[in-house]
Amino acid sequence: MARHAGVSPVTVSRAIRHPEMVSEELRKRIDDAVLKLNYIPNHLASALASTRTHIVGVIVPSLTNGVFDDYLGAIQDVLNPAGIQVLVLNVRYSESEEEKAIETLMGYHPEAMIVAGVDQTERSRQLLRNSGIPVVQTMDITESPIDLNIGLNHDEAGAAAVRFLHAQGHRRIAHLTARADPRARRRHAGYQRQMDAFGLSTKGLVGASPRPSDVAMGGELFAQILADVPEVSAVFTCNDDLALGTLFECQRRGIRVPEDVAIIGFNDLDFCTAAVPPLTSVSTERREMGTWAARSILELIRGGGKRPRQPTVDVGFSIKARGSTAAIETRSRAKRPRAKA
Amino acid sequence: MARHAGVSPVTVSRAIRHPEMVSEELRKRIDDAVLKLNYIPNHLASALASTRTHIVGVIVPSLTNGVFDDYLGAIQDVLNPAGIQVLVLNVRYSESEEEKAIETLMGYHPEAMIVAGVDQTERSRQLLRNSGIPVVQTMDITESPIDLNIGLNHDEAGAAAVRFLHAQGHRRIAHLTARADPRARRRHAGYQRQMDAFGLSTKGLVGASPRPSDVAMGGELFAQILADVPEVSAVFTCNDDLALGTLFECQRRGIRVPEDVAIIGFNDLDFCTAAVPPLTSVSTERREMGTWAARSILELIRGGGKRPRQPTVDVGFSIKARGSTAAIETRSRAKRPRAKA
DNA sequence: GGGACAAATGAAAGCGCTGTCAATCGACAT
DNA sequence: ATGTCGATTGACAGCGCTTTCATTTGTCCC
Repeated sequence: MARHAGVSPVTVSRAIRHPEMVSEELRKRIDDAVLKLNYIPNHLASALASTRTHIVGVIVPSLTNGVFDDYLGAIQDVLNPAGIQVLVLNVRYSESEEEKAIETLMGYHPEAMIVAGVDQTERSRQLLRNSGIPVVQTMDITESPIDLNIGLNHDEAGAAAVRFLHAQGHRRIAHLTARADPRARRRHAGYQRQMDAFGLSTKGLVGASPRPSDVAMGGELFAQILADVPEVSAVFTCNDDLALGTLFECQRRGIRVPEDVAIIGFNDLDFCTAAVPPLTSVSTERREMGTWAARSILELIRGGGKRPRQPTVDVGFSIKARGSTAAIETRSRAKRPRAKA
Repeated sequence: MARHAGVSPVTVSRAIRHPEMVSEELRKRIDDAVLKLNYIPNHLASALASTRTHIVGVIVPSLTNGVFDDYLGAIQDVLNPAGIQVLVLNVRYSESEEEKAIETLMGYHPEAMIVAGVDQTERSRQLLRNSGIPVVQTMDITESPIDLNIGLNHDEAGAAAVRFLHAQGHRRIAHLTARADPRARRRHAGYQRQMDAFGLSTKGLVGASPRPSDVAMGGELFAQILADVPEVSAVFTCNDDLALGTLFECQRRGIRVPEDVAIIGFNDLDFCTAAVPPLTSVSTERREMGTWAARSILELIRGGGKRPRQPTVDVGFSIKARGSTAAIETRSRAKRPRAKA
């Protein structure tokens, strides 16, 4: 490449990385050669020599559900224009895969890491801390972040969902949960805590599955609840897929939503507004978390080490009340039509 | 690291890459030091020196929809155990982003590339070809693959959906399509071709939007069709999200599915079986395409260059007939109940 | 016992690039 | 004319690892 343009390798490097340092004539000659030869600098060599990899590692627990889509998009939208490449590894909700992924990523010497959740294994935390690079934990909040932390209180969100339903008059409130990742477990704990605080029993009202959640599972879990506690009047699901499945199960059985059973999901994915009735859901600030994480990293990388004033941010959540929940009408409760199954 | 274990750097390298070449004693000492120091080899240096990066680049047009999930999962399941790291770049259905992504990935010197679709720009194709590494194009099929190709005929799939509905007695068959990526366009073309072949007009029966599809859009597009052609009796959508949105729109208006309107989606995502009624959909072999692509690459990398006998594979598709479609009953057609909107 | 050989380790070189510093050149001021 | 300065360019070294080849040591055999 350098030979083809009749200049030294250093000049090629400069023409590409710092064009203003090279005379117009040479820059032109080099640009031509680049195009002609389809030259693409070897990122490995460049990173090795400069000790700047322009890589940020991101670990997500899943790609299946729409949740991590906005989040990843937001991260890319901030980092890519800054010339930073995002390496995404999907660890499928597995702690051991996460450890491996962190090790792998560290081998690429990223300039920062963004991980989902705050429940890394001890070894994972150690690797992250030892790396000396900025680490952002997202999606959840903790008292003892590795470094930076933005998220929301899932326990509180679970409790809030229960309070929301309780305020509408519901007492038999079920909870459906699948593949209990730590955040879903916290939402479950919040549900349980609030039910306890209200003096309400949850016996037979919790449906859980170890399998990854999907829409069909929502129906299955709700069917189990119905078998145990036919009087169930509201369902809080740990995500929107299960909520949709529950809605379908109700349709299948001729159970009216929200008159007979109220449904509230979690995440507020796009299909919530489109459903019939539209699904009430606990909405989370996924884009904001991604954006904040990426921006903080950019500041740290550029600013050279001064931490933002606030290492932990609670973005909160909000309940989007829609047609799948409504204040209970006591009279209509008795004569609920129950289809055969 | 080498110093800490009291050996030379070469020996450390060997203890990690080719443990059998190092005596048990030294191996032990090095392993200890690795653990103690949390040593992780610098992948950049390793790749640069060995000219083996153990990277395979994968380009996907989207992560939003569930489609690329199984596909990516399948690729990882084959490649990761073989010690190969998969770098995934999401190009959001943009040709220019795809070009950039290919350039970026080439800078990492992957040992192979897997790209979705067969419609790369000329520059993209050139980059891929010049790279000299195996390239697999997936999801679609072409007469002139860059290298290897596995996919299905989308034009044929679109036509098959129309034939399926036609055989059930439908004549006014609508098509909904969003963000027309090349494959969706081919499905649309197949729809049009088959409608023409049947001598059926598609006037007012095609709903298209340039925005990325989501469930809500399915409802909106279908509403437009209804306004134009109230007699529409069946809808073929370019993906399952739009199908679900159409189903919801029908529910909202009191239109019975499949009695008044039949719906057939595309991809056969998991929620199709859970919906009420379950959605008929054209099912595609996403896992198989990923697996085949990954396996072929593994053979080429290991086997050292001999191409598999068959460079192009058509995995076909199949129509999963479910409750959202049914043979038309002519008598019920007339008195369809039409809600206000 | 000496030579042939295998096993284990290290020394040297280099992967393709970039940071640093030195060299060159013309412009400009004195 | 001489020295000074800024703008360009190149030489050199080295990033952390691996490949290749040489060296050392121990083993075996006639």
